[in-house]
Amino acid sequence: MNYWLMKSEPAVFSIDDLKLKKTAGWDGVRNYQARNFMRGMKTGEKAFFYHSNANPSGIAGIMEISGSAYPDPTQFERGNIHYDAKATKKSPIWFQVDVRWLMTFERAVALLELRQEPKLKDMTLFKRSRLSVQPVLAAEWETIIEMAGGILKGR
DNA sequence: GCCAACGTTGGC
DNA sequence: GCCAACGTTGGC
Repeated sequence: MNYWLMKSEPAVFSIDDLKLKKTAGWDGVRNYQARNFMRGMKTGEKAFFYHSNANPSGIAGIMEISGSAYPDPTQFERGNIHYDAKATKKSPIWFQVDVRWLMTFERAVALLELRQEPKLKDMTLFKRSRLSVQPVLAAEWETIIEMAGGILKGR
C-alpha cells in the first residue's frame, strides 16, 4: 500500500469539484516523473489532494485511486491546452489515473504548517517542489492525518 | 506580478 | 552528450 500526494490549482480543479463529481480523471500531467508515479499506482491506494497556488496552499483532503493508469485523452485533442503532437493512440506518451473523493479536511493543512513539522522535513514536497504527483511515506501520511485532526483515527 | 527552482529543448 | 536558453511551476 503506497500513499501519494497530487497537486491541483483549486482555480482549475479543486477538492470541492472532485467531491461534486465523486470521481475524476487526473489528466493534464505533463512531467515524466509524475507520469511514472501514476503508472505505479494501484486501485485503492490513497492520495492527498494538495491545493497549489492557493490561499493558503496545502493539503485539503483525501482521495483514493479508483483505477490504474490509462492514456490521457487530452494529449490527442488538437486545440486542448494539453495537446501533444508527438503522441499517437498507438504510442501514447501521457497517462492518468482516476481518483475518487474520500474526504475534505475540516481545515486544510497549510504548507507552512507542514514545513514547521520536523517529522516531515524530508518530504518530497520540499525536496522536489515542482513535482505534481509524488509518493508520501506511511509515517508522513500518519503525521499529516494527525495534523488534520486525526479524522481517520479509529477507521 | 515577481522570481527562484528546475525540467525540457535544441544547437553544436 | 553538454549545456545555454527557454518555459513552467508554484510560493510569496
